[in-house]
Amino acid sequence: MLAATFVMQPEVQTVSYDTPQPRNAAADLLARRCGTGQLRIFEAKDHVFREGDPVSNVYLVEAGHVCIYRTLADGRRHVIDFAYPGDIVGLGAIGEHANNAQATARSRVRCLPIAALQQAIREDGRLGLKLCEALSRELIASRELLFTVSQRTAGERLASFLIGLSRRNERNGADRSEFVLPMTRADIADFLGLTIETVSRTFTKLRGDGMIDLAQSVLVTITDYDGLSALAEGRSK
Amino acid sequence: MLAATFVMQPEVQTVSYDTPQPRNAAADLLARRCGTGQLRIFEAKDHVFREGDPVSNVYLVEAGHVCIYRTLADGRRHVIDFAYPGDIVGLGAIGEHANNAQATARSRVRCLPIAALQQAIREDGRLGLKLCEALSRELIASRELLFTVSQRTAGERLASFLIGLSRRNERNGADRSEFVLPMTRADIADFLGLTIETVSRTFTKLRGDGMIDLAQSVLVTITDYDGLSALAEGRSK
DNA sequence: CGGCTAGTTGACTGCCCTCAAAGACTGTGG
DNA sequence: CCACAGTCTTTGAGGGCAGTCAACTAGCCG
Repeated sequence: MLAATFVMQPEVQTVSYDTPQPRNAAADLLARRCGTGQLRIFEAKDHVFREGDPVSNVYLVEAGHVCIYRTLADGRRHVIDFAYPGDIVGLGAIGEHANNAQATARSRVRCLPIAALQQAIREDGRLGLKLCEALSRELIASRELLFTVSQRTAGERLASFLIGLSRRNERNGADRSEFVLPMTRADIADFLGLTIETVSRTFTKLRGDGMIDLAQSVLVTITDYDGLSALAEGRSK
Repeated sequence: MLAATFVMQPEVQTVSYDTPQPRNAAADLLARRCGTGQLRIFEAKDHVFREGDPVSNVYLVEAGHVCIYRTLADGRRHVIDFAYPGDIVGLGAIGEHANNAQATARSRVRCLPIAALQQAIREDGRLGLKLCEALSRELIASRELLFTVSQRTAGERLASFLIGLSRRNERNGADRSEFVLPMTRADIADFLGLTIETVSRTFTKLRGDGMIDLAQSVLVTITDYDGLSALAEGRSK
């Protein structure tokens, strides 16, 4: 029995060494094979699903943002991933969910029945292959983050995170140098393996170094893309 | 195009919250579908494959130990995983390998042609599903390690690592409290996101605390399993 | 014996965590 | 409109864990 709950993304999300990827063929194929599915709206802080919930659907994020996390025995929280429009959430979980999926903002989500998905995989080997590929990308992203978190400083981690968001925006045709953070400092901290205070201090430091500007705490303007990029990839210092 | 090189394991390897899993159904199925394959022997430090090598085979480790790692622009090394007998290495890579696979000791490896694997997946959706499940477990392990590395102290990380090895041994019918480390301190350090010195110091500290004994640097005897286990799972202190 | 590699130990530094308090923003009720 | 509470964020002071640099030990093989 599987217990993973992961996000299948159009592209590798976690920065640094990612290369442009084609749009999510697996997601497209999935949507076609499984029908259109039911649309649901989640308000900020609503949970799409929780740990222990039986797996009934796979969720395609159409608008908004979803934070995938799990909580530990001691109450600590580990943010596994953020899902953006176009991402699929909850795939890979058979039986019950091991993670929580919580909207960080008002989100529109399409629900695809899991039974239909499984049947489709059994019937069409190509779909299975596509899902394997999507999973592989997810695994690469996870290992990329693993390296980032285990080897890099707070500044490099945050730079890496911001450059990742920037690239995602750019691929979606939005501004690469100005965007709104769809998550809190706590979310970022739990994602990057830092504390809220360190995240905040590091934002301040990046601003002081002229890398970014912060008109509001959630509005990031990258003022030195090359510098930030170099920091993210460990090319600076 | 995929670039992942991952290890498909019989069970979740990375400690702490893993539960016993059945033997690797995917690996069995794979071996049956793809024929027996060619046997090769790798001496210690030999590479099974390197970054950039074209993907021609998937490798089933029959004896010995293989270290999966990648090197970074600045020369640093990131150990992604260790493969043990029964594990499959190199699956998920289509095109060329993104990682290196190096035998840490004399190893016997069975080579399964990748073309046969892909064909088998296309023909048999169940195999694709099995591989998805294996990938999901791999992803869970990766995220488990991510949490361990991002949130835990050196002592907890090493305890977690040792308990993982211990459980693996136990599942294979070997002694759970005494085993030989098949990798160097450097390998462990690059896996856990620590330095060689810290790994060494932490071994010394665990010995001082009566958790383990080290007759030789590679021979670990767990003298306080419950204590070490508690440390690994963050239940101590 | 000398050279090489792997591992251990020590001294020191520094990054990030912890604890604490104050500021910024939002929504609610008077 | 303001007061207030609650949440999120920022900033400060201090301490601890792990990294860095360096020296030494232990095997192993020529």
